[in-house]
Amino acid sequence: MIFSRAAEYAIQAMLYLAKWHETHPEERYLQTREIAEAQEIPYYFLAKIVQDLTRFELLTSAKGPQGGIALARSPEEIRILDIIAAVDSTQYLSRCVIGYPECTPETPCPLHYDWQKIKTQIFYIIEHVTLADLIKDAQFQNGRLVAPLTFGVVSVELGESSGKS
Amino acid sequence: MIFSRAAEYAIQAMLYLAKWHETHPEERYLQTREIAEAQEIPYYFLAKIVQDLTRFELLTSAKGPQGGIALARSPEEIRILDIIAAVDSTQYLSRCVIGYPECTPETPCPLHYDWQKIKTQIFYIIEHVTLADLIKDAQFQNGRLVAPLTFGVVSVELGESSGKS
DNA sequence: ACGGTTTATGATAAATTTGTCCGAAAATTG
DNA sequence: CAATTTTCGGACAAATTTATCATAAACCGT
Repeated sequence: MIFSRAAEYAIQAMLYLAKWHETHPEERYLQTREIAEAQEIPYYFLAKIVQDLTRFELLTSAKGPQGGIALARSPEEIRILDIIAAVDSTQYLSRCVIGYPECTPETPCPLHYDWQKIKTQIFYIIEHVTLADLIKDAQFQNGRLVAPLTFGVVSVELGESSGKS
Repeated sequence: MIFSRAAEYAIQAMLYLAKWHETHPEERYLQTREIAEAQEIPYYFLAKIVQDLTRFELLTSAKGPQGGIALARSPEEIRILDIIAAVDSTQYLSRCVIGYPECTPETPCPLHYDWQKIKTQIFYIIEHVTLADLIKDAQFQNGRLVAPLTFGVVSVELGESSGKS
């Protein structure tokens, strides 16, 4: 919707890695291939993306047997924005929503104010939400992380208990 | 940031046309070339986009001298969503923000709830805001529509009066 | 040292989006 | 009817994004 495929895959992989790290504290490296297969991401493409993430020092990598990739910092210290910045240009985040080249507070496009509220919230999220926030209470399901049905609304609609007491 | 170039150009052109229509009620058609030049949109590209818009009956067109394009409905009846739907696929509007194929209320991705608020607002805007809303009080400046500095915050910062009483 | 494993890199290909061109069709004017 | 003007349609080209591959480099266990 808003991020590039590459950024989506990057976030997916980082999430996977963070959660795996939490449940396997003894093992250092996870292999790119495993992440790609678990989340059905094209392996070669993900391998490229992983290189970017390593260059930006969000991941560390080790070649050879027992090698692979691992988070370079703790999940609390990795924000969505960090991941996007490593993979996308991020210029598009400040781009005018209808593409006016001179859309500024002094000469705002007709949608400027309406959109600014949305933009502010997007920025808030990508700047504040960390991997730690996202993996908290989430669980693997078919190789992907699924958030808990926190608000109960859905379970009521489904007529089922969420199983999380 | 979120729309394709084509969608951005489409909105720009529709805005231009709506405002022009308001100030030149006597003239029926405006030429694609004029819009393209005024807003510095690649003409041939805009011409293609205009074709889509006419196919979706947002525009009517007439060939030959004194021909051109015109809004097919009144600006009150044309929403942002209508324009986007004519040129983009709009599937991306419902796409999971991190690209999970099965991101539903039952199996939400970790960002699902945070993002849902944003999505709701985006939908609200594109479904409710019409061309009439956008051209209201906006004025042409260098061929593009500029919104009034409604809230005064900016003019205070600039140390100038907005000139709008 | 060697063979197998895994990431790193650069080249390339496919797909999509963006942008351009040209000839036709249709309408207006004279 | 002829000339001009404009949209229409298909084809094409360029740029970007997405995806794949082959080979090199690093590492490990034996």
